[in-house]
Amino acid sequence: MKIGHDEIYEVIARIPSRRVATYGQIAELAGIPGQARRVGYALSALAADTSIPWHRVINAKGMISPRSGSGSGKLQRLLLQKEGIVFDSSGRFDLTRFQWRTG
DNA sequence: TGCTTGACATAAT
DNA sequence: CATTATGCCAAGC
Repeated sequence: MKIGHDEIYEVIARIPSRRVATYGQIAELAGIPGQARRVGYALSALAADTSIPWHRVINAKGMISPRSGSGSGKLQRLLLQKEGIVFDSSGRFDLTRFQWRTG
């Protein structure tokens, strides 16, 4: 079974509301542990009108990924706040409270 | 079909 | 905390 973008989208689509997941976590759930780069690259290929909750995907530091440009980062933060995620003064939030737990 | 590119993670410096 | 180096591999050209 080869993993491509589609499998990554499937996993991200399963992220419950008011929860977030790291790239590494998604990669693991998608069957490609350690390949966090695949996740990020898959998201980069997403369209602006996609149905994938890409805003629930963050890096291992519990922060919004510093993608190219800065306007999109603001959007992601707004979308997360609308779901109940509360950001720290450092632009982070408690992964222990908001990270998606599959257990 | 061979090379370059990446919304990352981890460790070392 | 910022920078550098390495792992890993599909997508795009």
